[in-house]
This record gives sequence, C-alpha cells and structure tokens, in this order.
Amino acid sequence: MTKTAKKVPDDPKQNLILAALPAQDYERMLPDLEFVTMPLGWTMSESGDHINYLHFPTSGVVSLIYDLENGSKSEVALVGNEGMVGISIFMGGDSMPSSTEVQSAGSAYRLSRKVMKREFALGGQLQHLALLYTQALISQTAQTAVCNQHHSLDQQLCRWLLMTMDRLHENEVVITQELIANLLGVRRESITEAAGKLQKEGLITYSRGLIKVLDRPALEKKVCECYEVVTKEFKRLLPPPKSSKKV
Amino acid sequence: MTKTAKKVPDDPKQNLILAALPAQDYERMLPDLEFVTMPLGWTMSESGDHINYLHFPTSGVVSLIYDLENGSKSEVALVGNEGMVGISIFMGGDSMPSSTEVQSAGSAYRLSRKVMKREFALGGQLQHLALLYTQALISQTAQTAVCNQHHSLDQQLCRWLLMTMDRLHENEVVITQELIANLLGVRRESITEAAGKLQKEGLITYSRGLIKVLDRPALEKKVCECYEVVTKEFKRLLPPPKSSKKV
DNA sequence: AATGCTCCGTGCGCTGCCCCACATAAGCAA
DNA sequence: TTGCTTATGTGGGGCAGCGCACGGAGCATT
Repeated sequence: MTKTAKKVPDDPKQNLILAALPAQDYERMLPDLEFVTMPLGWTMSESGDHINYLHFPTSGVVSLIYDLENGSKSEVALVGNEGMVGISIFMGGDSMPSSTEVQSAGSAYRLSRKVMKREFALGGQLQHLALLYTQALISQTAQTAVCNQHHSLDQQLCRWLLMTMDRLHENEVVITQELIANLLGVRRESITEAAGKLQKEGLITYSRGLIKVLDRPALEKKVCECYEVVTKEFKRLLPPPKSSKKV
Repeated sequence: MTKTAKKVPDDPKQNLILAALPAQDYERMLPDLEFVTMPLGWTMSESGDHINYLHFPTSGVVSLIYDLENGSKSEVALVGNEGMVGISIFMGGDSMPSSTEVQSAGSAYRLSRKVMKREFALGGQLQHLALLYTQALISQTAQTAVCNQHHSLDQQLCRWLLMTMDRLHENEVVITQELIANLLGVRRESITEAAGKLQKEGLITYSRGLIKVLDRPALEKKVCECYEVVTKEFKRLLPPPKSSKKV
C-alpha cells in the first residue's frame, strides 16, 4: 500500500477510519469533512486546550506528548492515517492534558466538534470505530509506559522507527536526533549513540535529519515485544481493509 | 486493618459512577447489578481474556497491569470506587492486553456484557459517564508513562501511596514492599530504601505488610506533579458529588 | 523454645543513562 | 572563499537503580 508522495488533496478514504465507514454514513459526512494540511512542527493543540476539531490524518504522523514541569517530555502515542487526533471531542472532555505535534508533515480531514458529536450520537459505525480506535490508543499508551521503564533505549529507538515507518508508509523519515530524543524523553547524545550502533550494524543510515531504514527485518528482530503487541492489538481491533495488504 | 469480607452488600451508590446516574437510569439498571466481593490478590482478568462483566467497585483498589515477556511488569492505572473495571466491554474490543488484579480487597457491583451494551447503546448519562471516565483513565495511564521515565522512585512511591489512599479512603494499606516493587516495576530493595527514607522522615510507618501514612500533607509536598495532574483531571471530568471534599 | 516462613535491611560491584563541555561535519549564504 | 548555523560525534565524571547475597527481625505453629 505504498503510495507516492502527492501534493494534491488526498482521498479522504486514505484515512482508514473513514475508509471503513458504510457508504451511507460516509456520504453524509463528506460535505462536513474539511481538508487541511499538517505542516511539520505544527502544534495542533497544547495541554488543556479546548479542542474544536477532530482530525482524520490521510498522511503524516502526529505525536501525542506529555510535558513535565521540569521541561522534559515524552511521547505517549503516535497517530497516522490509521486513526484520529482529538478524541476528547467524542469522549466528552473537550480537552486533554497532552499536547499534539505534527512530527512528520502530511494532511488530514477535519470535522467540527458539533458535527462529530452529532455523528457520534447516532450510535452507528462511526461511534463503534471511534471507540475501538480509542481502545487501541489506550493500549499503545500503556505499552509505551511499560516500555519506557523496562527496555533499553536501543530497543525503544527500534520501536519508534518501526511505528513511525508504519504510519508514513515509507522507509525514511525526516527528523533530527535532537527531536527523537525529546520524543523518547532522553538526551540527544543517547540517541546519537543508539542510532550510531544501528548504523554501524547496517540497519539504518542517517545524516543531518534524514533517517533511512535499510534492513527492516533486522530492526524487527532487534525491537522489543512492545512493537508487536501494539501492532497486533491494532489489527485485532481495526482490521485493515481487504484490499490486498502485503504486510 | 484488614476489612473482613462483607456479607452485607454495600450501597451501589458508593460507586461514584453509579451514584451520578439519573434516578431513572439507576432504577432500571438496579435489578441487573450483581454484588460481588473482590478478595485480595484476585486476578480479575489476564491479558487477552474475553471480559464478561463490567465491575463498578464500591470499595477496594484494583490495578491495571501490563506484563512483559521477561517477567517484569508495571501498573499503568489504579481503579477504586471512582471508576470501573472492564471498559473494553463498552469500548468494543471485549479484551485488553492488560491484566487486572485486586490490590486491596473490597467489593463491587457487576453488569453483564449484554446488559452493559444495551445500556450504553441508549446514549444516555451512563454512556457519557463511561466515556468521561475512560478519558480520565487514559490521562492516568499516560501520566504514569511519563512519571516512570522522569521522576525518582521516591516520588513515584509517594504518588502511588497517595493515589492508593485516595481510593481506599483510609490512611493505611495492607501490602508488602515486594508487591509495591512489582507494581512500580522496580526491585524490592529499591522500595525498601525509598520507604525507609519516608519512614525516617516520619511521613509513614510500615511493618510486615502494613503501611500507615502519618503525615499526608508532607507526602503531598514530596510527590511529583503527576499526582496533582491526574487528580485534577479526574475532578474536572467527573466532579465529585456535593459532599465537600478537601482539595 | 524451637522451627519455619514471610518480610525487611544492607553491602558491593555493575551498567545505562545523565549532565557538562567541546570537537567535527554538513549545508547555506554572501 | 569565508563565515554562520544546525546536526552529529566524543569523552569524563556522576548517580540511580539493578542483581546478587546474606543477615536479621516479626509472627505462627508445634
């Protein structure tokens, strides 16, 4: 399902939640879906912000981040075209203590709070998919919590790379070691060291903010179980569409 | 102080979610609410188990735990009478990768999956409260993830004690250092050391599996921000009933 | 009062990541 | 070319928590 990069507005159905909707629901929502681009580095929302839109990414990667008073922070989940950003809209809280940052540029379709609440209240497939996705997101967050505590930075980096590549549908990502360090909640030098090992082993190359994965199977061997647990849970809850997937 | 298992059922409204329901909804659900005791150490569900009941605790504390292949594990959230156990029932996944253990004995009312789905589908206040609680649970999990990574074990222990006391509504808890170590994902000796400090400072005493909090305000000074962030988020999303609670 | 079990205390070397300080390198602009 | 900026490499000292080993203290049963 690797698509070439595009500058024209994406098909809404590149978002897997939208793609999984029954035709009737989809058609009804279509006029309310507004296309937006998500530039690199955009802070979509900060801790406590009142959210006005639910975003369905069609491309790119968004990070859910928790900030601490001492300035350190950690990414607790990644969202790509498999999910949505702004779940507090239908969960009812309207805001969350997390912030949301575009970590890899892309685009999305957004739905206003009003419309989303209306659609959610219908109790149809959208509600069902939204809740399933939310459950998967909880699993991702919890697994991240355990991984942060028990697995080496080397393995965490592998996990992050694989999860990011899965959502970008590419084998490279534009990001500096400094930024990865922020997301994983460690020092930049630690990432330098961990990434250096991977490069030495020939699994990746990187230079000035561009990381390429050369040997994905080897990465999958090196990564901790957390990657597979989360991946499987997403597939269980939100099975990918029939369109011949070669995962 | 071990509570003996009750033969006389608690008032269902000791659970704050049930207490917050409109009279009409509550009355309708009442015949379907089944009282159960939750003995210390009961594994209510293990990773991947198909869940058949949603539990509304009226007392006691339940831990949501993620296990790793290497045998280590971490608690990602605590549930007391403010919440519920088994959210995957209404979220739609029917199971989760986490296990659920009774960490402090108590009791609960349970609702079968069938009934809960029926009630949830009505789209009323129960649905609303369930989703708000779930959002709060997400915040608790995510904050735990960050805390695990960035705060000292001393502070994490304070957080755990305070969160547990809040849910027990007491100032003591029956648990060995060994078990706390498991929940926080560290060695038993590390807990011995951290708890020893707190005891030396006169904040707690402990002996053979009974921990008493002597100076709660001092604990609240020592704890990291994570405690307050989560507490505030719970109060924002699910404000406690009128009976004045201390900040 | 002796045994046995659970729970807690302590010491020691080890490692992964931290903090701090600089040293190179790759791109860009003039 | 020079110079500026951003990105990456390296090295030294420090510390929290790990793994291991064992010592000792409370409590129940006999």
